[in-house]
Amino acid sequence: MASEASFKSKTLVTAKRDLEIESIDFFVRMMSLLGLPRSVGEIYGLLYFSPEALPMDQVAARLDISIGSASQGLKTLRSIKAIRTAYVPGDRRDHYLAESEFRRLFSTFIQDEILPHLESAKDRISRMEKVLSSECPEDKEFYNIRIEKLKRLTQASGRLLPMLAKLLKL
Amino acid sequence: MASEASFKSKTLVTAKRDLEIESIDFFVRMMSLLGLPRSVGEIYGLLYFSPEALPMDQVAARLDISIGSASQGLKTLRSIKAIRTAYVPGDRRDHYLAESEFRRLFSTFIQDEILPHLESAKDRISRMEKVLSSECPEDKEFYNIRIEKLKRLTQASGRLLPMLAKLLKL
DNA sequence: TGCTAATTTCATTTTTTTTTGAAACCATTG
DNA sequence: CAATGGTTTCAAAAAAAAATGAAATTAGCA
Repeated sequence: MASEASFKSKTLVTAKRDLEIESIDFFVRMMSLLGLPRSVGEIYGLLYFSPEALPMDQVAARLDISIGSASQGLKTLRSIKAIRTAYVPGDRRDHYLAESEFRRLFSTFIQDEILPHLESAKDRISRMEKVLSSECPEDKEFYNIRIEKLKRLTQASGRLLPMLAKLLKL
Repeated sequence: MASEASFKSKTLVTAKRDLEIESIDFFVRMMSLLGLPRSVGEIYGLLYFSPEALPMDQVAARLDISIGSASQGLKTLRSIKAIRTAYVPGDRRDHYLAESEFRRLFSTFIQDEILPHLESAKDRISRMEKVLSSECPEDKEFYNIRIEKLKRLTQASGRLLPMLAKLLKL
């Protein structure tokens, strides 16, 4: 009886571990697509397939990373709203849960990482136009066309991306 | 007269240089958003605002980077169809022009960098489902929901991204 | 075919990014 | 309010990514 029970729980544990590993793998890749470091993907992957909220030290222990990394990574994930804290009675530690609706995650990413760049792009383009009109160099036509294209691109993205962000948030 | 002419050409040259620098700056940021190295952005930025096609050695010289970097960077840009070669009579060297329709560039990027990941994601999800059904662990409901969400995400992206890619190509 | 300019490749170096771990900092609790 | 457990910070170490430059390769020309 005892041996059968322990055998059962063994396979159960390894099954959970397998899912965890696939999940970590999955999100490490996905996050690195967004330019986020490996450890951030690992943490999110672990939390994503964890039925219970986990405290920082457990995250570090299970992933075998330093508490410094864990702290940094959780901070990053918090900042993009990819995780949230859950209150656990009788425990001082903060516990973390993955925010499973990561369409929102993309939305936050667009807002925080892409849109600011777009703004500075617009500034740069006006500087270009100023240089072009004041200095009036040869090949003006060529430069004009190029600047126009840049303008159209940024304008189009400036309209499209916020829409996309809003859509993802719903 | 001579001094006036040289003064004129001086400002003309610096105006061009200013545009070039803004352009390089612009594309360095844009490319790094796509995870491409600085040198690749520099090269594209230079070519984008160059009325004439440039050979590799000029690219390297103007940007003050090694010919190794230039070669690598041009290779990358060629592979994502961001530049093309132009034949220049009486010159052995390959000359490069920026492909100014970079909506296409994004399209190529989606096809080459994002979609392959999506494929492997689908494989990973079927592995997860297999583990879950065969091992039948506790918290099955929780895991099921998570896997479903992953599935929906990849399916949605799998439909959306190719459409987007097609749209950008037009 | 041999010569040379142009280009690619790749081992090494440099730079940048990420991780670590220990010290500083907080916040709870006895 | 001291002690302790939890968390953050940050200088230093490690790892990863990118750039260099010289040797190898390729391709055009005489």
